[in-house]
Amino acid sequence: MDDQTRMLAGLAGLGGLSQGDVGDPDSLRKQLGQPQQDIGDILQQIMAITDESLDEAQARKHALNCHRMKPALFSVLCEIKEKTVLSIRGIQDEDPPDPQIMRLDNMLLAEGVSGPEKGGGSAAAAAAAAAAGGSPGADGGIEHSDYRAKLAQIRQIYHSELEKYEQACSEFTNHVMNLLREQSRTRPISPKEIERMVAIIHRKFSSIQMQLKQSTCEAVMILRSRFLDARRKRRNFNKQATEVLNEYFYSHLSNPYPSEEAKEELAKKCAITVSQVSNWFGNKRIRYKKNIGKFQEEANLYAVKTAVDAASVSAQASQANSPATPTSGSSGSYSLSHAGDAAAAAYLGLHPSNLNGAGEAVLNIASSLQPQVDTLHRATHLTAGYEELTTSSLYVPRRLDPSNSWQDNTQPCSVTSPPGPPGSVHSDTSN
DNA sequence: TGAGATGATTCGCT
DNA sequence: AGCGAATCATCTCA
Repeated sequence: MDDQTRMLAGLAGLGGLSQGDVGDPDSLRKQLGQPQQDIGDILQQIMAITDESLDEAQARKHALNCHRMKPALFSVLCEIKEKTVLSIRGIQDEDPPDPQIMRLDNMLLAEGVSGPEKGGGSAAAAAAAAAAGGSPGADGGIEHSDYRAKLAQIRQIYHSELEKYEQACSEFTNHVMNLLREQSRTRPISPKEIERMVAIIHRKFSSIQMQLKQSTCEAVMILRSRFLDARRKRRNFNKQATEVLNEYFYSHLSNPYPSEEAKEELAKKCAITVSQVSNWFGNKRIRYKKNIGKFQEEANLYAVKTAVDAASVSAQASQANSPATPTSGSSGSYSLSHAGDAAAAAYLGLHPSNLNGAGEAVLNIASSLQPQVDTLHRATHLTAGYEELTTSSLYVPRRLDPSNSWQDNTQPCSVTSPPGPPGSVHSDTSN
């Protein structure tokens, strides 16, 4: 074996070159103009070198590095590798971006998982609500905030994992680059080859990233479907909540349109969302108007209930020696109009012409309450609070006109100010 | 199991 | 944006 062949084998062995690195040894030999040599021979040479002790190997390595033919061979090898790398790069660079990754990226961006922080993906949550057909003016209810919280959690996990992958990728790339730089002393490694290696590493890591993105998308999809399912599900409000809502409705029968503040208060009392309160009143108004007769009994019962409350308020006010100021302590709150309106509704609803299944018991209760109700009425009219009551943002008087629609009514509402003597008054519930 | 009750959604209007 | 009206979907109860 001549020096050049031995050196070639030595370089390949020491540098860890594979066929993939430098191409086919036969073609290499042809390019170097070397005679055909048995591959077994080369392998034997390699084995002989690896069998040597470290000192011997170092000495041999040194000898090879100092060989007069080394620079020439090195440059030839570099040239061959350059061509190989370029041809591979040429193919790879033309690869279009993976459409699946693009799809995943777009989706994560749309869902608010990737991209800039948008309040924990509130935009996506709103979009989800819209996609689910959320009622106009959805107020960010329980489900909405739940969705946002869960999405934020997914976002956090996604970013933390992504950061880990990027860090690992960067560390590994640096490690490989250092290794290659180190090896470039003993074997031909061009900068382009290093670039290629880096690209390979990045591709490997991006495939891991794709899996992460895919998993994240799946998680978001599952979350969204659960969120939508939850919206579809319906639970009846508990008895107490229904009572509170009905009390308000029947005590404001002349104007069952709670203001935003009143809705919020009701929502808080009933442990439901403002949207649900709006829905409830919307449904109630429609259903009440459609079948007033059916709701008469319910109206009577709630009227009595609220009248009792109102009377007790009145009694307390009397006891406090301030009968002319029944609004004290509740100014601005819906209970202000609640008291007066309820008292009026009580005796309006209990007029014998309006009585049905409620029975005489209700009438008796009403009769016993009548003096207190009348007192309350007078008080309501006498107090300066009356102005506030009827013009308050919480109370925009309307009435249910003959065409079955509540109309704006700037005059004091008929319920709080009955036009006729008791017993011959008009009643909202009689429509 | 079916009818009625009820909360939610959708659509058009103002 | 808020509302009425119609409708859907689910729950409740006999």
